[in-house]
Amino acid sequence: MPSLRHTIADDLRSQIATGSLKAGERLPSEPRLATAYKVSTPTLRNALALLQAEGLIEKIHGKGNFVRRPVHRLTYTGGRLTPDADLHVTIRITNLRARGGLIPLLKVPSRTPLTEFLCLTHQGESPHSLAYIYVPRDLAPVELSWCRTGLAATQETVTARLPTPEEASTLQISSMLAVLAITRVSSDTTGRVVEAGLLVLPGDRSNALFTTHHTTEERETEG
Amino acid sequence: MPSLRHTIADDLRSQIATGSLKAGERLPSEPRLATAYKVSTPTLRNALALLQAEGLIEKIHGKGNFVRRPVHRLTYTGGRLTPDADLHVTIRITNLRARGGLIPLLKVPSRTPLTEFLCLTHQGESPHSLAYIYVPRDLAPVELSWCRTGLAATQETVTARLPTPEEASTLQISSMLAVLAITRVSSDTTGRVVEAGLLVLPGDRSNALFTTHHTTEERETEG
DNA sequence: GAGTGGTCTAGACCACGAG
DNA sequence: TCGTGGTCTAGACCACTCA
Repeated sequence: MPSLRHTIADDLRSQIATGSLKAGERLPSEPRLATAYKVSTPTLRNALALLQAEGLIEKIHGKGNFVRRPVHRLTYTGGRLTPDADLHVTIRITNLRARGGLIPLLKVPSRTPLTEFLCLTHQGESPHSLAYIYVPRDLAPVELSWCRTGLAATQETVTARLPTPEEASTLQISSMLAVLAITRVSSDTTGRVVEAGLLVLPGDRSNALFTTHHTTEERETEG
Repeated sequence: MPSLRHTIADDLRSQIATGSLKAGERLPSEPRLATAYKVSTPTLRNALALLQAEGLIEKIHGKGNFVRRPVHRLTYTGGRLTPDADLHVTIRITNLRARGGLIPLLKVPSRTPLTEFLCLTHQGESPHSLAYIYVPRDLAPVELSWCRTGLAATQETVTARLPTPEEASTLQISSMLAVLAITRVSSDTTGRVVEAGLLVLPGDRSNALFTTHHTTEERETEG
């Protein structure tokens, strides 16, 4: 027995697929849709939440629900953010000292001087990703990993979680929309951690892409 | 102005952190908690949904909400599932022919004979991951990638999305709990796609780990 | 000010688990 | 049978956008 919200989401999804709802078009208001489908507004909003998580629609407070244009997902590529034609990056630099979870992440003693890069990428008007990147301050002149040499390995842990209220408001997404959270640790050839990053990508508009090249040694040990 | 659900979630989270709510313990019923926090039951359930997405509590229909034991996350490692002491795998094998999205994924003509491996891993009693793995049937004897040689590269795309109703019931998770969806394509040294996999990992109990080893050539082109 | 989505309320009814 | 969580209802009130 399928739930009402899935039935409604299926119907709207097929309307988008067939083109009866076109890209960029505004949907009827939530009370109107609720009346049309003969459900309450919370139930209709649950149906829209499913489509939002799939990246098919975008909710804009005070304006309405819109069909997303040819679903353009920002693809995070293991190690660096793919430069995109209309992708803008805003960086805020702060000096601080290692504390809490940063200490094991960067493998540094407590209160080690660090530089924090708060990176916010935009695509057009809307925010697309949020990243906190930490670099030991003695690694000067400080540069982010995607433009530095001497890296040996990058290890990335990916989880799906809900955004903190701060992340939700910064990224202008619903607090019920899951994000991809990526913890990235880059080491140089000596094994020293040269950079740690905490990346937050909205689940409705982001992919993360990882490519593993299997070496001969790996193939032999795998077999 | 923090929302009620976040305030309540923060309070319960600190109770778990300090140990006033112990691992494995059952929380008071949702109506009781709602009364205690002076909110309605839907609001309290929204607060619990936040903790569930963090993997701090587990909801069991008909029994109650429970504090998760030392949060043990299954870690998916790029290319293979980490074998775990108490991890059981159930595999169902089906023969079928390429159609729909499988055709571009495996780069094969329509109706190419394929073998589908439906893998369901359990940890103890509870399901932990779901995977659909496809292999061209002429690659016999069929073996899954983690025990086959000759692989050159594995490419993995990670997204966060809500589960389909079928995935939710198979994995016994809420249909509002985000999952990590991983599309995996493995090629051999000739560039032929030898395996494609669609993996679904519950967001509250799963990580995905990727390690990139930077070769000298990469470092040079990066600089 | 009119219309929109965001949050919350105070219930109802159903499905599941255990005794 | 009883208590639990899962779903849904029919509203209310606030915040935001735009004319």
